[in-house]
Amino acid sequence: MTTVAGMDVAARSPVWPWAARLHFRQGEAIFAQDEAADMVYRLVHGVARTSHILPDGRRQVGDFYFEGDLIGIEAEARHRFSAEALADSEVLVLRREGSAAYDARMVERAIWRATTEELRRVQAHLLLLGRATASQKVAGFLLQFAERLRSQVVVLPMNRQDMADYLGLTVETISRVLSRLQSEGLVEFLDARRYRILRPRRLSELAAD
Amino acid sequence: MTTVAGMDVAARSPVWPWAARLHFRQGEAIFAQDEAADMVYRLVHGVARTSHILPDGRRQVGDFYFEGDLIGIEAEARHRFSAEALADSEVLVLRREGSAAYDARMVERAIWRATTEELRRVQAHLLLLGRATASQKVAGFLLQFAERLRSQVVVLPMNRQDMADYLGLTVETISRVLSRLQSEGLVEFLDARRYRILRPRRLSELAAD
DNA sequence: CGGGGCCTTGATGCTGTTCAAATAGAGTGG
DNA sequence: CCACTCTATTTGAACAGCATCAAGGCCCCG
Repeated sequence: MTTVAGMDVAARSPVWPWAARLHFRQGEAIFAQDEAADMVYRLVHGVARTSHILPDGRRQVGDFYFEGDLIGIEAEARHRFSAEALADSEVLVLRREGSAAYDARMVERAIWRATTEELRRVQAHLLLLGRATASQKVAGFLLQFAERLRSQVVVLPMNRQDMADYLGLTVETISRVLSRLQSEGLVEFLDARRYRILRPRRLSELAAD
Repeated sequence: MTTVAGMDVAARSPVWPWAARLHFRQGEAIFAQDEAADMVYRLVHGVARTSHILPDGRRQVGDFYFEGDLIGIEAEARHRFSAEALADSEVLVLRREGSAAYDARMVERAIWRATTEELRRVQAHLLLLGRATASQKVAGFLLQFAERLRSQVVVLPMNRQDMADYLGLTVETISRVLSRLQSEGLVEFLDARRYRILRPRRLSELAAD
């Protein structure tokens, strides 16, 4: 599904003009699991997902990333998660350290901010996964996304399989829960990817959060 | 269960001599959920656990901490997790920033190291929680602890309820899985808290890791 | 010796998975 | 624009694994 990336180092970024800018098509891998983690990737435009393949073949989705996010921040020498583009994306590639760039300190600070943000989000994800029921997980997921993309209609960048692997459930369960939430009038789905929250309060209670 | 801590600022630490040293008895709270997160806590001696109470009353255990670990590293202004002493413990309390101490930079670096370590461990925890079956979770847990406390006989500092809340299971399931692992000869329990891994390879396969 | 945690074991029910099939949607070429 | 194909999503039915409820055992400590 994810193919090797086309390495067209071309345009220049207004933020870090010296950084290499890469383009990834939908489904392409930005970096691989177990690859050396000496680079970080700034998502200039597009959407991405990180995931980890377990030895038994199952997949745990780590997180979803949007414009401006730094991807590939990890605590070890090698990437525990891989990253893939969920839509056509532009990415700035930055060397983590040892860069001779004049604004190396700025990069350092950006990495520090991104690390704490990453920690915050992994903790939130952990609490979602720890939830008791599938409904709690899905409700929490919908709320979390609505908050991140403040707008009336929320557009999901990922498919049901990604949601399932993010929440530790199956696509069938996701689908069933969404159908039930809709029939109960808590949310409304315009199509599989676009939804609107009709009763934030009750959805929040359901999420137990 | 957890009582308020006795605030006996007394002894001096060889590492950060200017830091306040507190003593906590087993079960006492080191800091509370939603408390301002302007301090970090260095565990000089003892064992501690962080946990988060969900609105529905359930509890998610965050992590377990040992001598030398920094506790209370979080990305937000308030603690998402509380911390409790699992055994009588000594703790150095450090102000996160704005400290006028002569080695403020050293503290900063320690916090940076602890943050990346925290991220690494939360990610590992996430992958454990994402595991499919109870056996995979418990096997992973036993391996993780054995690795952390390299020794023949591993002594667990927590009870079954803590394990259950860490893994998102019930005490009964924990107990059943442990019994089965033992009857299959993968591990041996000397008593409820002390175990030895008899077949690391097969336990590792079971954990799918 | 008795009380109270903590842990283990048993029986039953429910939730989510698995397997299977139908439906909807997107993309392609006529 | 329509027919066709391929994939994603939804829905259904049966099953499995974990939770729940309940009881009994173990161990520490008074």
